[in-house]
Amino acid sequence: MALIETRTPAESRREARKEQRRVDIIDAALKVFARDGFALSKMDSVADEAGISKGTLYLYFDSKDALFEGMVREKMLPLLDKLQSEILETEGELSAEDTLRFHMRFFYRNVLNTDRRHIMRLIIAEGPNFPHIAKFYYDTVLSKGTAAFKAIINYGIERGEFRDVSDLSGHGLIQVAMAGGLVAALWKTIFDPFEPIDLESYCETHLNILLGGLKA
Amino acid sequence: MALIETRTPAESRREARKEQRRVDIIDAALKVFARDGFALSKMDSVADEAGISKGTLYLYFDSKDALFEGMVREKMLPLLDKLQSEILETEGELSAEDTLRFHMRFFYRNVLNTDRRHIMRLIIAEGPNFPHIAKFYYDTVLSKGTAAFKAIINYGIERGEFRDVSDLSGHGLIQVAMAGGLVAALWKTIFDPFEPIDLESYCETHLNILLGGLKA
DNA sequence: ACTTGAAAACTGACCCGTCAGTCATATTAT
DNA sequence: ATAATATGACTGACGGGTCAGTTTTCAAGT
Repeated sequence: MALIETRTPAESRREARKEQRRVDIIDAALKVFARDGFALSKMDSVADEAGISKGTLYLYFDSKDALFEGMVREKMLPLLDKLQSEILETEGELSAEDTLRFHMRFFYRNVLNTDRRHIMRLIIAEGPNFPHIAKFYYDTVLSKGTAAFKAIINYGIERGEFRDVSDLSGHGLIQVAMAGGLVAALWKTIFDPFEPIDLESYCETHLNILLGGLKA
Repeated sequence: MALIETRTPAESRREARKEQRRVDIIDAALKVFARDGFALSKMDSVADEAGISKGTLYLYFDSKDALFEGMVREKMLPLLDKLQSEILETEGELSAEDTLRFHMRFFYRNVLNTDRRHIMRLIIAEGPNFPHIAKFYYDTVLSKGTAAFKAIINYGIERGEFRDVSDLSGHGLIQVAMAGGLVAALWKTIFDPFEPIDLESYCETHLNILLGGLKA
């Protein structure tokens, strides 16, 4: 603490503290919302988990809704940046098959095998009650994910690696291709106690079947 | 009403009325729960929708939880019977591919393209809060569905129609195979306003990719 | 360095609308 | 007549949101 204090001249200590609080609250919110679901989560629980009082919580977020929305935003945006940069790094070097494998594994590792997978469940659970969050999620996460997958598949078709499935593109091709991942996340959260799955080998199964269905 | 009243001797009118009430309540419950989600649904809304008072509702179901559980049971069990009988009818006549197509289309037609698809979303949304309902759903619906699909795939492997994917069986094969359908239902409920899908052609895409991945 | 005082940050008891569940009373069927 | 059904006003717990009061931070004055 003593070493890294000369950040910015004047107002900075307060600012840094404030920023840290924000992060703490977001983390607490994800934890509580993931555990209890939106409706059953109490603002008191989030405050406790973040180590602050309820009053302070309301200094950072105007309402429970705003907290939920803010949590989704701040947990998802960094991931998209990371995805974008990893895509740039590997551009043009790999076959379509390897590119697909690479992205699929990235998705499983950074979303499904993380706390973030609970966000997906929450969107599904609360989506109809929060149309603007569903829209936000679609715009920032899903549409970009589907666009990336579509690009890979088209690349594979161009190279002759994949058979020509372009006429399925507007009829659920991408949703079908990604579906395995979504179901893995949901299964892990809900049905794992009854029939556990191992995400690592599940991912390979998904790739196996999907590539089998795509390859020329 | 006047025509079909000579059912059973004495107490029967009351009994029939009671049974009809039960059905009305279940239908109302599905409608309201599907629209508002479990937590935001009010018992008053269900009562209104069923055309009875709240007090009467409590003569049929002890609590909101019991109503939810009862609704899931009574909406799902008839479907399973229907599935069972349709399976018996077509036994041994078809190739594995045709059997898979047949069952997939049954699933899309009788679950996904129906009010019942909301039940799946509700299970996902509320599963963690209702472990016994999640277990019930797994035991009565999922485990039977997965068993049926597994049987078809094994049948296809035996006949030489499908490549040998039996070592993937314990690693998510069935979940991957069915995932497209689940995602279709969720997408239709949540993201359809932003990017609509047509279930009919979506089903064909699902079959196309899945069979491509399975065939020898 | 050391007060000082005012603004910023924080607190938690309290307020108040909501809704699951109850029950005294009314209605209907036999 | 009377038992079975149905009703809806009522209760009490619960939790989102508020705010008067307390503590902390920090810059300006000495």
